[in-house]
Amino acid sequence: MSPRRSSTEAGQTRAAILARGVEVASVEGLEGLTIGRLAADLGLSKSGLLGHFGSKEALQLAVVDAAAERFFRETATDEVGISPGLPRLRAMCEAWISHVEREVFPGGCFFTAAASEYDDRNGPVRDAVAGLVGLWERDLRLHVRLAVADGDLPAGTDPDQVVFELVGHMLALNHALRLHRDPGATFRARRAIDSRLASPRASLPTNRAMSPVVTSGDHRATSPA
Amino acid sequence: MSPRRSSTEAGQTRAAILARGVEVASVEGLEGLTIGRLAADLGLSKSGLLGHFGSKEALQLAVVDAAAERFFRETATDEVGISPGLPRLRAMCEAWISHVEREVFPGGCFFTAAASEYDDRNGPVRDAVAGLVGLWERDLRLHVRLAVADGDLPAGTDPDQVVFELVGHMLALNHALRLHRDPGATFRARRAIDSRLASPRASLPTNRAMSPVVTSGDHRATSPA
DNA sequence: CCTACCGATCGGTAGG
DNA sequence: CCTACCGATCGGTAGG
Repeated sequence: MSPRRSSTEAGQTRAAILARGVEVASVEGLEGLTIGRLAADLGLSKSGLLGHFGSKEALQLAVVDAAAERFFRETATDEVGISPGLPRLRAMCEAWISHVEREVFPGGCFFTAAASEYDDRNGPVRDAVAGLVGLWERDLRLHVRLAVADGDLPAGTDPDQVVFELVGHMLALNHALRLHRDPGATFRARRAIDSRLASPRASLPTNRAMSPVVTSGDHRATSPA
Repeated sequence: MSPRRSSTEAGQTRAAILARGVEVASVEGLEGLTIGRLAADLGLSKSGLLGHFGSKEALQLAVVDAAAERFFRETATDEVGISPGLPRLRAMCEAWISHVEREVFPGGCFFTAAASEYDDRNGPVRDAVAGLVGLWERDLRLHVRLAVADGDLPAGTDPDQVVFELVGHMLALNHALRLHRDPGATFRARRAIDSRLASPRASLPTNRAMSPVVTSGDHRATSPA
């Protein structure tokens, strides 16, 4: 009694499949996301669901993309007037913490779970996950560089080192929250990130008073290390 | 032509199953470890393999225990004359780095993968994984406390905070190594750990000269915060 | 979007 | 430790 829907209805169905798929995959993994289970959750037949994607792998890729869209929307910090460089870096970290704290994905960070599940495999799903995680880390690195150029992080700071450590604090938070169910870890993550990003001028008030306040978007490095 | 082996032969078979099971699970996950595949790898029948454990869950628990035995053997630092406190803490971190660098488990850190796979589930496998990870972190925390008591870390240091950050650096290393296949991360992990554990007296040589060298096992905290 | 089906594989059992 | 089997579920297809 429900065959051949219109294309707008089909689009809604597809969106519903992806929304549910992201939820299920964040908890059970992208491999644990089975077509039959997902179809049953949504009151569809398996072939009805599969018709939207063609194969399980295509479904997984669509779910990864939908999760990325959600993640970047929830952690967006570029539309709220936050200056590039250290302020944006702090805001990105805080947005990440917030998104696991609010359980935007019911299983914690979607990409932490997907990365761990696929990091030892090959193929399009692994590539998609690695690429999207790389985008996030590249953005962090950009703002570390700007922070150094602004003098908000010490000259000579290695951006890759800072990103490595910030990502570590995020992974540690997801780990403590999900495995140990320890909400106190949220405080520790914020503290770790704050101390890693502590401004060198915070303890040098004379220098701080002389440094220009950054409000514009002009961020050409004047003296990179 | 190979029924009813002796009990020593059965023990060897069981050990071979577990050794292979740990390898497979570290790459494919504990759920991806299927009885049929494992039996085929070892030239056994499914029921022959299952006879050693009784159920898949029992097999998974035995594999987790075997992985723990392996992990704690590979990261053991208590038999080589390394003093408790900061030296042991450093040695534990270095042993952890080394075990992922050497690929003791073909998929990187077994417990990082297992934790991520099971952290949103309930049941004995999750409990076993969480308990074993907790043991490792508890041991780290013990030596952080001793390091503080020895004056090798600043008085007032929060042990949970230090363990959180050290675990983060380990997770970040596993992440970079497995997902991004970036061997340079090993250097960054060592650097991050070194700077987190930098002795406060290293930059205060006058104090350092006055502090006793720790070689004994007597580690009662004299002035905890 | 459905029903009806496919071969393959899953965990597990019976019986020896 | 084996063969022989079980029902359930997997991803996927045919045909409408």
